[in-house]
Amino acid sequence: MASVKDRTTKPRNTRRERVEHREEKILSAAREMFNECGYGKTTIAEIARRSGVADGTVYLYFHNKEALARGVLVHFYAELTQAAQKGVDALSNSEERLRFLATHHLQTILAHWRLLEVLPLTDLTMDNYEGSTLHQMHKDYTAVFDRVAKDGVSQNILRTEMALWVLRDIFFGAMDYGARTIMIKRQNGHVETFVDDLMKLILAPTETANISTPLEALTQRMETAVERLETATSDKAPSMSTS
Amino acid sequence: MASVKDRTTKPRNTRRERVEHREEKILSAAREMFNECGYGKTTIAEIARRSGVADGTVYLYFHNKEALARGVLVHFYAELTQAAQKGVDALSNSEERLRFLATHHLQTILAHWRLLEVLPLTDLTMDNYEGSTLHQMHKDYTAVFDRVAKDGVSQNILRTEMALWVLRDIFFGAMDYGARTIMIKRQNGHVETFVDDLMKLILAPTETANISTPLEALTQRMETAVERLETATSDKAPSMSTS
DNA sequence: CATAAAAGATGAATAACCTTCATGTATGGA
DNA sequence: TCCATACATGAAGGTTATTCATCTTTTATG
Repeated sequence: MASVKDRTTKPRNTRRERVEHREEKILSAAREMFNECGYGKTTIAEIARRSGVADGTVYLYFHNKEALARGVLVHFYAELTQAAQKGVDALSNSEERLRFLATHHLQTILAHWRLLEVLPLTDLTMDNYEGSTLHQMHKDYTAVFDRVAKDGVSQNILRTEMALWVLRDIFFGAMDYGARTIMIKRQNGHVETFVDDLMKLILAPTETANISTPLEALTQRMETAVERLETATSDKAPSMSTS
Repeated sequence: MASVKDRTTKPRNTRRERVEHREEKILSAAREMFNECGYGKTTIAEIARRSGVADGTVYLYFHNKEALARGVLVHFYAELTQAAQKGVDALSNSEERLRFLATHHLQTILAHWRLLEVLPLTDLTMDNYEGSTLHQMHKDYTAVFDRVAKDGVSQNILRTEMALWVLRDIFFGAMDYGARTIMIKRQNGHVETFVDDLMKLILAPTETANISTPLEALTQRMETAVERLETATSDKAPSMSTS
């Protein structure tokens, strides 16, 4: 089982190392291409060329194009999770942590949306999705949120009226959707607005700043209206025909 | 311009009618297939077979496979919008309307998720998405929500701390995401839970019930003014057609 | 060191599929 | 009746994913 190394060091040349290095090359070339061209316009031939192997070699490492895409996404999620956890660990209170997670997620999506569009194509139909590596990766990622959210709940910082899984879906779903809007608006400044508003929504109303007075509510409506005016230039009015 | 009909009625046989009927056949066959098999596994040959035409004929009606997919989605959104508006019109208060919109959206997604996964594939990259027919369809659909939400805001039923576009993205985004979770859980009963929780989140705390003070009227006047300004500013409509 | 077995890599061949186009056919007016 | 036009066809062409017989490199063994 355990292979003994020769006295002569071959630092980069064990079989295993070479194979792993090759797999990484293929993966990174694939990721590059998927992110540039999307799934359909990415060709195995070009991936092979960029990673310096023959076409057939790709199939020694990945069963097919879809499996390759899955491999890329698994790596992506691993990085995402790691960065998220690291950021969370560097902060001390739940609200800041949630805000960080939101901003980090939104910005990452914005930077990699084309890669993420590959996700539905990986032919993980509902039958084989559960239990797949990709599903596990996704769960690992959202688990970072879950832990922070549970802390938030126990500290009465988060709203508690809803199930955790619902809150999680609202959190991530809202951002996936919001990212598209922000891209269409072509104004990355909206990231902050979006995160702020999302946080307002999920955080528990604070006692002190709580407004029971109708006046405060009205004032807020006015402020919102003014905000609408500010963004009116970049936002087009929805036109609708009643038919 | 106006073609005069022959004295002899040919009820189903004008050239135009036949062509339109054929287009519908192709569209419905395509929709069926996309919904069954997804984009990648759907073949033009099979669509042609199911609609009783030759392969090449499909290309007389749609520029290519992607355009066909877009056509299917445009039809889908048209139906969705119509059903949403109809349901809203049948109800009388904003909260019920929002709840209906949520339930309707969630259930429709659950029934057609495979078709909707085709959306990212239609190669409407961000460059040509804005102004496309599909974008317009999407805007028409969300406009139904926008109108209801505006009503809700003016009645102090909805939370007002956030911009409307953010609220919209949270609303739809949360459901798109939630649909996947519900499918994985394989329990459609969760639809109601999800909608309930989502509603709790976006509805204003019930303490601040309706206030019929003069201030309310003033605020409404201001909001109306802002709306006028909004529509006035955004009359720079760059219309582009993508097909 | 020689040699064989195993593992890894190759790229031409195959198959599937989208798309085009030269050819054929129906339609509707003159 | 006849022609111009619009419409339909399906075989052929081009692109790509995928396979596999063959070749090369590596490792284990005497």
